[in-house]
Amino acid sequence: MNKSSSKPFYVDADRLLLAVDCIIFGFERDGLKLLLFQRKVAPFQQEWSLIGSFVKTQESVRNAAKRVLKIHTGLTNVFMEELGSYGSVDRDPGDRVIAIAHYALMRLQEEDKQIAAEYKAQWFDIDELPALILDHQQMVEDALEKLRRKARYRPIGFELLPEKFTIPQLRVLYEVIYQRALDRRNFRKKILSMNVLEKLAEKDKTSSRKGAYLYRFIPAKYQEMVEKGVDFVI
Amino acid sequence: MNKSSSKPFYVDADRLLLAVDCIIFGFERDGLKLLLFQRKVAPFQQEWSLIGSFVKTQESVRNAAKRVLKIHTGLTNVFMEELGSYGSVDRDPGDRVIAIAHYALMRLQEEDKQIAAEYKAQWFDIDELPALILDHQQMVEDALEKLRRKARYRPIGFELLPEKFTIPQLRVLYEVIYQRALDRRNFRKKILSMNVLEKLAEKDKTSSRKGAYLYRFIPAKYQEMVEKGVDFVI
DNA sequence: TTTACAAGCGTAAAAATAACGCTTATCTTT
DNA sequence: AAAGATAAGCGTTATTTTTACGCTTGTAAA
Repeated sequence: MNKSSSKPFYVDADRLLLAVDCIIFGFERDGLKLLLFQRKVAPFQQEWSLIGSFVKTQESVRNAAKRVLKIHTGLTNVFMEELGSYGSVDRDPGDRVIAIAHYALMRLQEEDKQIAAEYKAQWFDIDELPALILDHQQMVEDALEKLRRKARYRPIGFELLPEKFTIPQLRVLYEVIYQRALDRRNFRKKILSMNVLEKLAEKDKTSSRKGAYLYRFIPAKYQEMVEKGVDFVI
Repeated sequence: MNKSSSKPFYVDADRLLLAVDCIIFGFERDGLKLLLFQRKVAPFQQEWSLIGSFVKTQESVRNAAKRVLKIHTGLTNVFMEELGSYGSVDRDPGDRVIAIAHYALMRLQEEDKQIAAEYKAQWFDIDELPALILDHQQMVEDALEKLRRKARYRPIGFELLPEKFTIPQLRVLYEVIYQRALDRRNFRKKILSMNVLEKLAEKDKTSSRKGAYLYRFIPAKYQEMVEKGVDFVI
């Protein structure tokens, strides 16, 4: 297919470069991480950067973001959402490029760290990021703010847990996102009062001698929460 | 300047059409309105549509949205915020076009209705919209949801009031946004407890015989609210 | 003068949040 | 085998916030 359109409409409009950039957050017990890459192309070759790609004529913006994520992490079923556009004229000295930033959330496991290494990528602690190219630092700040805000009215954090999880695990997750301690007992009460969790018979003993009961989300209730936007201020 | 870039980077990337579309909400005592236009160009000529424009190489995305707003309403100082991108491949049969939707909020006055008429535009009651082209209906729904959600943690509604306003006016505004009645007395209590309002000596008597005191936002406090994201659930 | 009505003021009940003590299960140490 | 340590789990109470709603006030119209 031709690079310039063969269709008869809109012939006078400018054609621009459109990119997607991904802010990939990783969740670990000791805090939030961010996946950064050493840029392969000029300008700013070798510098730390978010990962991105140009959007192709024959793919949707969302699919472009998914493609980027898959290519650079191997993952496909990750929570990802649009953050917004970064569209100032001079944001990229290489050319006029409009970026549509997306942020993704994943649970970090050992395997992911290996994958990262293969791609010259590295997980950084969220408070210890290196200098980033272009407006990527701004994107990260915006994504963090959006993530925290979103966590208050969407059960967003749940995306980061395995199918079976304990209440303390869920709490730690919110502590990491909100960056503050939550009362163990009040958290339990609040979350249970929502009636979205199903208690299982098994216990997880990896983090305490006593062991904590495993739970699972009740899909219907969980879906309800997503749609109605339950208040998750904890 | 050349339409295709003269810069040496990113030469292999596709160049796309990028548009901004504006969802323009108008606030009136009896409800929210939406400004719609009869499209001037093919395809879908003469059909009802949001207003938009292609983004030019030499303008930022945000400025493109501002330009659209100014050209079609004459207004410049209007609250406007990005809603998100609409980037599926086949959303516009005219060509591959990615749209970045923006929503704007304005207080509706008589003069605005006249302006609208000049541009073959029309204010519609939000519950009585005509069929819209492309994915514009979806954009409107998304914008409404975002507006309502946003109103809960940002003093967004304040953008819609004149400098001096009464508490009942502010309440009606939130009633219109939330689409439900708010208790007169509780609203007053809550809003006053936030300490963002300065009571003036004057009264506004246009909507009651007794008259309601006029208030003004205390700029510093207001700014604080915007930044900290005060909870505005009423 | 009376009436009508939105504005404004206050109180009390109910619900949600926050603070925190105590018990339990199980592993580790003595 | 007993004691100690620790995270999990259960419960109580105080505080704050939200909700419901009665009553008074000022002013124009009847």
